[in-house]
Amino acid sequence: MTEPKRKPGPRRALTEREILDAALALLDAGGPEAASIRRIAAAVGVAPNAVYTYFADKAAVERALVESLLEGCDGVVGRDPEAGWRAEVEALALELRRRLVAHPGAVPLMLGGPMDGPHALRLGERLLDLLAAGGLATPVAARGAYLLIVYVLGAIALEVADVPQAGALPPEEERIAARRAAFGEVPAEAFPRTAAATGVMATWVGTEQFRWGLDRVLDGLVAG
Amino acid sequence: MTEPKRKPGPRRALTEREILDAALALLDAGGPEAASIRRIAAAVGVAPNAVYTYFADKAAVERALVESLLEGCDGVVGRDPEAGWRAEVEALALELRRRLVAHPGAVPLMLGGPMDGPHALRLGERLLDLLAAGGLATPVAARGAYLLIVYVLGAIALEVADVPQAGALPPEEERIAARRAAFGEVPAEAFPRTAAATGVMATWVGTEQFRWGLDRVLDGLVAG
DNA sequence: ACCTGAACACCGTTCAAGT
DNA sequence: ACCTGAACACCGTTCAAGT
Repeated sequence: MTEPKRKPGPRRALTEREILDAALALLDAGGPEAASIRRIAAAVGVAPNAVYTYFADKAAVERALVESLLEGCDGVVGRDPEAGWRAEVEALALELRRRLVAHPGAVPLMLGGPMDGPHALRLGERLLDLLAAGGLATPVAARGAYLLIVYVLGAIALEVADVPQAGALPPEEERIAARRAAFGEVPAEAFPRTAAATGVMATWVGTEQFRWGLDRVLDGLVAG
Repeated sequence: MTEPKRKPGPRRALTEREILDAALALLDAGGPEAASIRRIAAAVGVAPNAVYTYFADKAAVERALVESLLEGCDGVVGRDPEAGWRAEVEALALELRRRLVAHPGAVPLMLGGPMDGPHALRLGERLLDLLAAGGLATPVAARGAYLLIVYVLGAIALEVADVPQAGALPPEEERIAARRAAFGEVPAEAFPRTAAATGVMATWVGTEQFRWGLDRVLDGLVAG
């Protein structure tokens, strides 16, 4: 948890970073089941059990991986001094989405446990800063921040769950084509509204879709 | 997919239902890793590979399990003829939450793949009915339904991810106690707003929390 | 048609041993 | 202190064989 200091010993063949990079590469290439301890170890050139010198167990590797994806997200806040709090919240959400859709295999890991690491806390603190700057009182800001996190992570989870592929998200053209195909497969007699809705959704993908929902949530937050 | 008919043969030792019930019981008792094909088979008293007579692979078992949890959710719609569309949407969302928090282990399965089964479609169709009754035009209703699903599943996913336990969700008292403990662990110097927000959230759990967020989303939907 | 035993190619994790 | 080989108790899935 709290030992960033170097440890003595004969020699460290690896660093935590190398292990996490290998895990992420395997995750991107082959999905969650490809990121096994044994394959990570093989990728960095050690025996499987050598990984346990660096991490207590597989869950610790996954937590560290999630944390490393969160690191520096808040760098997008405060770039434009003209930007209002709402634009800043959107920038933060879009940055998080950008990072996670780049590594779809990591999304289930993020949803799999509590987000209580230092980088997650830092991200939450920035979000609360922005809501406070927007004039929201502490209780509303607290609930609002949670609501925004629910939206952002839920939207990303559904977005990556919708694409069958294991690796990286395909380009938007391909995803639109896939939705058109899904549109054709909805039985319109039994589910007329669903068929119509699928048609509407067919050309509405990715960032645009994400931003629309985020705007509705922010509308509800300032209205409530 | 579409073969509800009986199949001939010497004798069926099991039904799909028995397998799904066993899988759900194992999921509830011991979390996702307890619901292995081998343990499911042992629970229903057959050899591991006998399961493959009923389902193509483990993913098919999981899809069927998710579908079975969705079945009949829409029974809560139309009970109260006085209820407005918004109350009906809330009833539907609360029913889905009730079912999923009763089986936390199934939540990652629901987020793990596209929700395109017949019961999922039926649920989506009911939601679209309600939004149409609320006066939303088809394009807004389509996007709004998706937004609501994002919120509901995201909120449930975060709710079950926050409790470390494998089995059923503990009672609210226990969860409040856990949040108070989490409040004490946030370093207030480095993360003052997070510490304050954690204090706010400490007594605000479960249905009440879920409903507040849902109301904000609905506010944003009718405002936008 | 359905079930079984046996096997294959994997897992995460532990332990004793080497340096 | 760190790494290795070997082992343990598991996985999902396949295949040939039985009825």
